[in-house]
Amino acid sequence: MSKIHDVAKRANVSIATVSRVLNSSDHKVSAKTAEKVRQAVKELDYRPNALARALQINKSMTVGVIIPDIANHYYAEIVRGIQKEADKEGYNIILQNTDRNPKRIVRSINLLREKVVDGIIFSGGIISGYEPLSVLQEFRDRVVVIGRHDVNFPAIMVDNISGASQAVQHLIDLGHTKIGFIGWAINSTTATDRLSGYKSALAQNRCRFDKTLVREGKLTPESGYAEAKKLLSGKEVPTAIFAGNDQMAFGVIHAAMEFGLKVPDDLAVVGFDDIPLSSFFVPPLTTVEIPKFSLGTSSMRALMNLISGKNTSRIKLHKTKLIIRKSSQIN
Amino acid sequence: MSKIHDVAKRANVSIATVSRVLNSSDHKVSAKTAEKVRQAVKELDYRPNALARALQINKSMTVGVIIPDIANHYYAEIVRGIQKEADKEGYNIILQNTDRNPKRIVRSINLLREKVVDGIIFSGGIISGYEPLSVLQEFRDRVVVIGRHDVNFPAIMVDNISGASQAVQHLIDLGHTKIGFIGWAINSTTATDRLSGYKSALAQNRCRFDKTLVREGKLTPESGYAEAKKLLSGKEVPTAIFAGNDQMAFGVIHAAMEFGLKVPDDLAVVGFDDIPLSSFFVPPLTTVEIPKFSLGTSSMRALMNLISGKNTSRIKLHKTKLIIRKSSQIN
DNA sequence: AGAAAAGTGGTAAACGTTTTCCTAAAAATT
DNA sequence: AATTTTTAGGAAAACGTTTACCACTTTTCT
Repeated sequence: MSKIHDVAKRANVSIATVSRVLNSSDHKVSAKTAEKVRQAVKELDYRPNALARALQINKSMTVGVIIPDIANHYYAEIVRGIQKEADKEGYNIILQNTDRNPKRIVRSINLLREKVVDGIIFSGGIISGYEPLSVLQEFRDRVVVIGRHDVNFPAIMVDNISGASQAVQHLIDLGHTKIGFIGWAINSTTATDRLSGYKSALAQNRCRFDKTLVREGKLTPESGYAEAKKLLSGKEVPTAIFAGNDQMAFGVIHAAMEFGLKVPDDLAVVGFDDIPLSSFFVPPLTTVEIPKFSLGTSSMRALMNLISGKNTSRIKLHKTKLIIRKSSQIN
Repeated sequence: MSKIHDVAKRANVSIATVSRVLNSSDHKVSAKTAEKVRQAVKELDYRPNALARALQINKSMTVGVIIPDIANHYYAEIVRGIQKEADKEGYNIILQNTDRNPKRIVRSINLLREKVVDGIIFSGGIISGYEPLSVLQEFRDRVVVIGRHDVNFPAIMVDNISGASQAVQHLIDLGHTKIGFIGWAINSTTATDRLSGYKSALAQNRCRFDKTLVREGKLTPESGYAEAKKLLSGKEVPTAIFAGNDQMAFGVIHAAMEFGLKVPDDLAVVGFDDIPLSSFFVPPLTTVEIPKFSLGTSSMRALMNLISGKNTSRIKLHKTKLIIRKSSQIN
């Protein structure tokens, strides 16, 4: 691994000159010397040591990305978006999986601090307590958060309220009045927003809100299955169920089959997220698509703006899109 | 952000002493001074600058991970495994998504070279041409490859042959003799290995190999659907189909429904991979589970061995596991 | 008691860059 | 032709660590 010194020696110039050529500094160097240097660089296949560079200029061209679970398609897509955008400007990303474990979140942040990242994108889901956040504070103006606005950082948000509202409106348009909703943990803003959207669509159409039609589960097919069974064996049986995410929706469909109900004829089902298999489920699932990739690019762009001192808008809201498939609509 | 100098000043010692306390070096420092230092560190919330450290000791505690697509569950799980293992020893990972684009692979490697990573885990899928590999050569003894052994690096492999063979054996045990196979690109070792496993199981049971029952598609539900339709409308209609991966298997089930065939009664279907939704598909899919997470931990462990000079076995083969669900077995 | 060894601390030289000064030559101005 | 300005290059000081080397005490050994 050759160093700038080697290049300098080979080109018969000082290391300062080499550096200047490579960084196209405003300190001029003659075309001839520049060429000599470039030649030497090529011959030695020289690559500057980014560590030394980062140490000197106090900029590592690296950002940290903190997420709960990379195996979750939602976060994976976000990371993909971040990558794509980071790539454009030569940034690299250091990934941190936290499994939603507060201790690991703190650890991650501290690690990133040591590694001297230029900024952090945080998409941690629920943060219980405030320790992680206070640690984040040290990064102040170099943090972007995805999915929460209850915190003093620029935030990239999903319009869950209108997304859910759209979905329910769709069911109402199809003639449904008894629409079930399966949500999850009420300490998640995402969950409460989707519930709000559900309620608001009902209200706007003067449908009665029946709280026995609302259940709280977990974000898994198993849970969707279990909660759907409860709804379907309740007193008021819904003709449509809006599940808090696609995984739950799959569970709902499963339960429907067990009850001998055909989807969508006897029970319409709508999910949320549009995970990859939704389109190929049997029946294909009507769902609300989240622009995950855009959340990624958008957050990275916001972070880069922050880093370079440009100010970004406090909150950027991303719209969702209703994708109508067979699980809600008869033929 | 306080530096080692600040700590030294506060504790009334030299920076050398601070460093020695923090790195528990073999150069001793008295318990009393050590305590002074630790106190100062705590008071200032000092964190050593990993960049400066890396530059000095020539070890960045960072490894590069090159994969085609983080949004693919297979790779996401691998990354999760890598993370988990890396975390144990304080390593961080820099992620590189290549979209299987050779140019980006080269770019990624060079970038990692600049960032002075301690090693690289490469799981690139098919590499067309050799440029990327030759660039990798520079890392010589600090590279681990996942999923290919045709290259001179330590490799973490999946036993696709026996995995496929197990799956087909299972179908044979159920009484099937006309078993279709949908594979994909023959320039992928994974694809050819699964085909080999298919053939070998047939041979072991003295079943005739009928090449009209073998088709080549792509790794998507759409393709599985299309190829299954061809198989089901062929001259020899299979009573079971072994799809090269789960996504294709979903397509196969879809096609079966369109042909009015019940799964598994009229057509047994087996996939490969065990992606998250396979268990909750309707019907739940019999499939061959790949220990993706283990591939990750295993590769990271191998890499860390390599880095620390221990030698690793050239190839580590991971066994798969047949998971029997409803899509193959009539209760 | 004297010498050797062990314990404890500091100074300064690395690690590989970028960048601030300087300086010398060349070009432009008077 | 003398002066100023511009251009082009080098020397050396940073960036924040680790560690080799040195020096002074204290302990241990003969």
